[in-house]
Amino acid sequence: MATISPTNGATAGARTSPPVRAGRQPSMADVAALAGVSSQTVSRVVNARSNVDADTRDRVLSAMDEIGYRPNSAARALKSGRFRTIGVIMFGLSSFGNMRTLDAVATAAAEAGYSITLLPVALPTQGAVAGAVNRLAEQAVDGIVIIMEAHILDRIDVTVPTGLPVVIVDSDAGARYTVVDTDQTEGARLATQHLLDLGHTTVWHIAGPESSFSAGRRTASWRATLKAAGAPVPPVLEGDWSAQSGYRHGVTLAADPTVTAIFASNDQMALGVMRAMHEAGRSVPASCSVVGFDDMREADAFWPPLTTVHQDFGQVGRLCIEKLLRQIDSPAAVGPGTTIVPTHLVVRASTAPPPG
Amino acid sequence: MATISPTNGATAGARTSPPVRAGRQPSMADVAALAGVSSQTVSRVVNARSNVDADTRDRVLSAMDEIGYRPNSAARALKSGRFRTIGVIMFGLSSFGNMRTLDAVATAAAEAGYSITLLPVALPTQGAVAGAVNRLAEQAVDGIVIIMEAHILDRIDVTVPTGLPVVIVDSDAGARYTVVDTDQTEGARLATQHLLDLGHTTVWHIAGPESSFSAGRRTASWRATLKAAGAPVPPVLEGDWSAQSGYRHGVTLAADPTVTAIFASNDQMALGVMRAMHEAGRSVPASCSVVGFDDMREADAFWPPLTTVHQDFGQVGRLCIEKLLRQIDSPAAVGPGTTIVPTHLVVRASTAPPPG
DNA sequence: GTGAAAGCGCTAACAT
DNA sequence: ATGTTAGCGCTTTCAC
Repeated sequence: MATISPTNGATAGARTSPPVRAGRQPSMADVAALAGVSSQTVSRVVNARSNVDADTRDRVLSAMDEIGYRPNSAARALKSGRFRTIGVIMFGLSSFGNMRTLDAVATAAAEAGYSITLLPVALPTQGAVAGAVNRLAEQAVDGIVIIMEAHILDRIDVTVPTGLPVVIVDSDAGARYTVVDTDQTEGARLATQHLLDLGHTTVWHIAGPESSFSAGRRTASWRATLKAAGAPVPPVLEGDWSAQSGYRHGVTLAADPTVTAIFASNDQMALGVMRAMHEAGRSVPASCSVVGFDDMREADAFWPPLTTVHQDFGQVGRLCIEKLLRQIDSPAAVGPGTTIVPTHLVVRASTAPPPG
Repeated sequence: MATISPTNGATAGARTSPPVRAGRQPSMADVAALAGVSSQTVSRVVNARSNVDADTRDRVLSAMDEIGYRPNSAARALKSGRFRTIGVIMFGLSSFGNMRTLDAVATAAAEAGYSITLLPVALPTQGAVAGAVNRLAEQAVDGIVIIMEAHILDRIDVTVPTGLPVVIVDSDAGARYTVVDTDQTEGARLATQHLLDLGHTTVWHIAGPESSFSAGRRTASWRATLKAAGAPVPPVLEGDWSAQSGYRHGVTLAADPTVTAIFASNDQMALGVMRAMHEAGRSVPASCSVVGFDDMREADAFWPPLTTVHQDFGQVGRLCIEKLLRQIDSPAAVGPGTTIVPTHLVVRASTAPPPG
């Protein structure tokens, strides 16, 4: 709460002529000199230690105020070996789920007094991740969160420096790392079963990209649910998460009147499917039901409002930080393992019994 | 691979031994000892100085490799006074435009060899921003980007420490700071004029929150465009950027058959308006035209595909870093001022001439 | 081409 | 309650 008085640099320089050299941030030594104490005493004041005389503290505080002193975190980090910073490596910054997760991670970190160093990687390749991890290892971080749904992460063990705590979101590396993931399997099962329960003979599926671990699990669960119900399993249509890819597959599906139920692996692709249905003159849900995955904020404003699987990205982000801080505080006490965040189905207006 | 002895809890707890930090990162001194050189020579190798014997360099390099040496950025920063890090303060992490801007900022920074320290603030209040700036100003960053569309930023001058370069996105503080902004005025004019040109007698407007600087400019430009055309100016309907708020106003507007053209201040609110129109049985665009703002990725998959104003968030982010790095490199040479990134109208299927 | 010394700003440990 | 000393890991300066 350092309210800065309207002293600009020039004025301050004129008032305290001797010790303050221009162009350098004032150090503890400067404060100490001005207050007539040792820099150790300044350190005690800054760190709110109790053993400082009230009178002395006031003198130090006003000296700090006068020359605009701010602690140097680099020096502090050098001394303590702690940076109070967490590195986040992520691919696909602008995907809905990732940004919600990042938001929660950053907020939870801030609450714990940590900063976030963000390192987006352009491609989810082994090399890109390795480079990012290396950069972070040189950078001042106490731990790393990796948000990148890709099989690649099975092998990042070769790149993570010894002793640097890591938490991974959305991966199957739980055998070696601390992993936080949402319950993709249950979510996809709920979506598929919901459509079967409505009376559809089968459910078509627009999957995410093959490289995505989440997408793979949703697809596997969709297939297993159909099989368990004795329903035929249509061929998988692979999209790339974009509404455009959903639209392209939707055009094909809309032309087939036997298609009455579609489960898209995210909300954007579901949106694209619905657009294709509208254009083909097929009503959703009267002629064809559609279910998405994610429950993005706009999903209930789609036309029709989208039935979808809700993911609690906020909880995922919070858990990441919680697990990571635990590792940072006691590196030996925490083993690898996967934490699953539940999903649930949100039924809106895009699903109904099949026509006829 | 690093020289970590298998410390169990009990051994580590024994307090006779000095505080040996297991997992300590190897230092230059370690590398130097192993390679049989001085740490200064290691420093030269790390910094790729020319005056090192090829033979010596190889020995040092393999020693670095063997013990997994990584430079300590805190020490380097302490010595150099540079952090190669840029702080980003933002409110509304999960809004579409902010996220895209952040993505571009982070990518551009990474390309320039800078890291991003992200500080989301929960509320766009003066106090929150001041706290964030103060945290960043503890010399952990070389410059700050503030992404926060709010009038608050008119007054942040009291909180930014002298000499720390700052670039602000989306603000009217251009008189005192370096500001990068999109051409809100032109965008809103294009949207409004497009509807007038189609033959609508007037255009209704769903504005963003009053606190938003961008929203204010879009509203002002909408009003000015109507007045310039001699069209009546309907009352402003204020939303909060969410699709839900757009929907609520949409319900009201849909009930009024004289409403034939609506300009929403972002795409989400436009989506909500269209949902309300659909529910009321009014066709978009046959019965009522809708225009948005932002051109979010999904806009062309809305039903109907949304006519909207495209903002180049990527360019905004890139410019932020460019301007900031210039300030960092030569603090005195750069004055305040605003850089405007053009917007343009993307005409899709949600606009048409008025009915009848 | 290489090394020794000093010091960046801070704090833990030990004086006083 | 306050001061002194030493050193975190690195780089700059100056010796050799």
